[in-house]
Amino acid sequence: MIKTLRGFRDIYGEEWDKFWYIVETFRGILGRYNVRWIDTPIVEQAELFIRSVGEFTDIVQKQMFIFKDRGGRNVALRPEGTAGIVRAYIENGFVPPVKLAYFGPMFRAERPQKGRYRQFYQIGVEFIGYDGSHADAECILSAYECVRGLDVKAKVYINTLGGDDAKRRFSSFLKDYLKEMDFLCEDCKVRREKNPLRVLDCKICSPKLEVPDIMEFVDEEEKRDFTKTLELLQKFEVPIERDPKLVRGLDYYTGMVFEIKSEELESAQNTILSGGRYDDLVSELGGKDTPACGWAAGIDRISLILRKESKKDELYFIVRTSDEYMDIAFDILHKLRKCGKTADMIFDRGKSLRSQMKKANKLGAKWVVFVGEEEVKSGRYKIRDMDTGEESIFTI
RNA sequence: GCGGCCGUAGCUCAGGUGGUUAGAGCGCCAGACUGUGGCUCUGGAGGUCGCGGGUUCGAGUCCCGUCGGCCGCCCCA
Repeated sequence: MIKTLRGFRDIYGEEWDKFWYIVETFRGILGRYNVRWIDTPIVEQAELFIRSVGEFTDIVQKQMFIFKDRGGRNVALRPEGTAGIVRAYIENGFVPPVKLAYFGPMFRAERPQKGRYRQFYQIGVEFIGYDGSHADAECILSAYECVRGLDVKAKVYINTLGGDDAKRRFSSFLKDYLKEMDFLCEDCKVRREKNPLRVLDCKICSPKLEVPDIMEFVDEEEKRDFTKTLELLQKFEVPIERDPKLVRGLDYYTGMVFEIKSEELESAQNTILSGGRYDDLVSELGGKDTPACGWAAGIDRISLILRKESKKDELYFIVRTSDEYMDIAFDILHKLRKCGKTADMIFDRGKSLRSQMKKANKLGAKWVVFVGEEEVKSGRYKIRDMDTGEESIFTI
């Protein structure tokens, strides 16, 4: 038998309902932020992700699905959404400021685990051409409101990498500082050279280090902006906590970075949404120098913590006592739908009334409409309430 | 990439120390009930025992490999 590939899965039933409930909820809330929706390709030139996410990140080094297409070009399945959106922003000549929202599957070849699949779904927004503390606050506020819209208890963890200069200064400081440390794990020895900031969120090495707060490297103006952002969020009652060691795994972040963690999910998979500012990315990808920030939420992971409940419309199920009334039953079926009702029936020949009733019951039908000799002769149809068993007559 | 547990019917799982035609519950189909679901009873369909080797007279059971699943680590949404 042919099965799905490792880490890939089919989504159906309640899982599918929850998925779309999440998407619809986000769509409603983001609509109030005046976002524009955009869909970009799942496959892009590999170079796009290498340049934006960062050559020496784990994502590019060991998680990206990368291969040659028939023309021998290096292409990749998108491991995240921002790169493609920024590419589209530049390529289509969007005029800043613009808020671009997206939803779709992302791909990373990690070891599958609960709430982590090789094809997973993200929904996110990019605020391109937006600068300053109010933009940062709007970005985080929109993310938090979306999560709250699902009635999920969550908390925002926030940090700043400072501007470009501060990030560089802090990085080179760390590089020197870490040179002495020979107890670092193998991964961190590489990070020390390629991306020293990443050492800070290594669970093994970080606790052993006493590193100065990045705030000491941030200039006064940036410090004021960050403080202002925090104030704005507090004003709008967003639960926030500063995490000085939060640095994120994608290289393009520059200023504030944040994660939203669910309080209903323990352990490693509780980060359900994350984002930050990436002021250098647009120019890095060939556009004009443009400030920007954004976030993305993991649908699969949110689905994990969502209380399942889906209201369904009342189902009308049409049954016939004999196949000779099939056409009439079929007409009624479509009339009901025209009236806006959810209606169904089975079409197999030779099914007893009893087995049709069983089917109606199994599908959770609220109403069963009978089509039999009496009904056809009189034009008055019997309808049964499947909850109470009461039957009444109606004419069409 | 590393570690632990696990792959038997559509689903959840039984199948001491290897021994005839591989079982149960649920689900599915049909009937009991010739115009009525749920409850009950009766019958039926459905299995390459993940896959490939090996040991053996004989493997669902033992050994090796491989693929896949769950969980943790790393990392991340």
